[in-house]
Amino acid sequence: MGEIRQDMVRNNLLRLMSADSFGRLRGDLEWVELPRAFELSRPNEACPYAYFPEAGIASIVAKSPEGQQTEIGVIGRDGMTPASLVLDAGHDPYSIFMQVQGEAYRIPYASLQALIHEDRDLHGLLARYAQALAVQSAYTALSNAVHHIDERLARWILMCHDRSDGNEISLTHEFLSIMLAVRRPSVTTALHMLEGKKLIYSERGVIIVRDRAALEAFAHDVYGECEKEYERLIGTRP
Amino acid sequence: MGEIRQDMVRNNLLRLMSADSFGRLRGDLEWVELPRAFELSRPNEACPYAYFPEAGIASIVAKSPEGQQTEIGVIGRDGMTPASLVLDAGHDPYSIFMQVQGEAYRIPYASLQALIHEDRDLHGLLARYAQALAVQSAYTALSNAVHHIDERLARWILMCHDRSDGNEISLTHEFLSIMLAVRRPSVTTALHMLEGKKLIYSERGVIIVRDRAALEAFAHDVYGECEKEYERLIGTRP
DNA sequence: CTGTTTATGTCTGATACCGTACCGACTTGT
DNA sequence: ACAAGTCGGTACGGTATCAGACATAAACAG
Repeated sequence: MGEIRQDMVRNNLLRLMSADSFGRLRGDLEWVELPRAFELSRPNEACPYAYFPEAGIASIVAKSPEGQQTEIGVIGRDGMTPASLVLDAGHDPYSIFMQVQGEAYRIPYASLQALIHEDRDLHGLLARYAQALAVQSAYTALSNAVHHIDERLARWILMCHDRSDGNEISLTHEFLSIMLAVRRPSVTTALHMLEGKKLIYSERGVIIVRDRAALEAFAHDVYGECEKEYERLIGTRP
Repeated sequence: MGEIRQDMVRNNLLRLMSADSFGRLRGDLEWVELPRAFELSRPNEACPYAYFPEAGIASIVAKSPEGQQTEIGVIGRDGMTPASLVLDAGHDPYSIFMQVQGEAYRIPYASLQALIHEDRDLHGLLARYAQALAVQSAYTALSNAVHHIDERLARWILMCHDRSDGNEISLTHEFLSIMLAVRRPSVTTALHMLEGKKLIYSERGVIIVRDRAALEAFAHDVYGECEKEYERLIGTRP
């Protein structure tokens, strides 16, 4: 098997780290498929691997004691999981799982931990990513507090679109309703609203982005801040 | 002027760091008063000092382009500001300001930054605090999405109570309504509801915690998770 | 083709919360 | 003591969203 070439990977963090850093990681990286619902990390448990997604979308979900839950972050090939690795936390209270199937390079948790202790640049990059993710969850909090369902839905579609290859996003209303912590029929009506404005097209199990620019305009108050912050901290994606 | 003694400080992070770490910080620490509304950090600007509050409560607030805002984190003597310092972020998009006046030790941003680069233990402690704060904002997002105003208010009072000395918290309904991103009259009615259950007592400009245990019981689904996580990551407060 | 599952669309009534306005009560300054 | 400002209580109509149930429709499995 040939060695993994840095200029062939699609994960943004793997691309942006120095060639030296990548060189040290390379030997421990392993390619894996990530089917839908695959768990990348379980709440309050040490997780054996860190993942650098190459394709697909993962959700970070927080849960209350009574079982209410909502998504607080989205990870695609812009990031890695679990971000708490760089924060010395051991584990975190979230559930992280695949929402749109994909693939990733993974590396044993302890290996990556050891590497970042000796590589200040790499540590810095992942720390800045952790900050970008924290900002994402902060703006999710804001959005949950003040915005309407259709705007939050638009934000969510845009965030997934950013992390997808084409314009199609495969998932059900049921699933979306859990992510946004709203009723399933509310998702249906909100999608109809966006469809009525010709921003998206929606079929059984699929949402298709039809007019990205207009979608951004519609969501201008709810989408964009944390994306700007990501660019400042990490740099533009390919 | 005598040197600051570590066993006399009240800030939890300053107390919990090693004597060596504290020794290196000590020379740069400076005591300051923090009046209400004092800005500890401004959005998207480098901030000159890091603060370790000894008393009082600061809020981290995120704002949307149209000016909608909500609190995404609370900092008292359990923490420091800005937490993004340890994440190499330079600055962050939030506004951080005093909500209940107090005091703090402050240290030039660059000094602390330099110190944590050479002190792995100190870096680890502050990184874990950054994680604790991120968890706080994640649970705020959850709470904003699924809980009712009276529960969110109860959570908020508990979080402030944790960071206060007595049972009194001084602030106006107006202010609270901004923190929770609700109407001011909604705060009034929610407070009446908690008062009716004998959990608190409320006067012009003051909220008094009357029955902490019952308040926790009332807020059981909304308060507690991130507090547990703080204890795991940082350790019990004095 | 048929029955079963899964996903979506729709309805009805309830309710939590909003926007706005207004008024009284307390606080402060002169 | 009086005016001016601040803060809190209340009311009214409007609406976004909920809770739950039910009906269709597409996909799937035999």
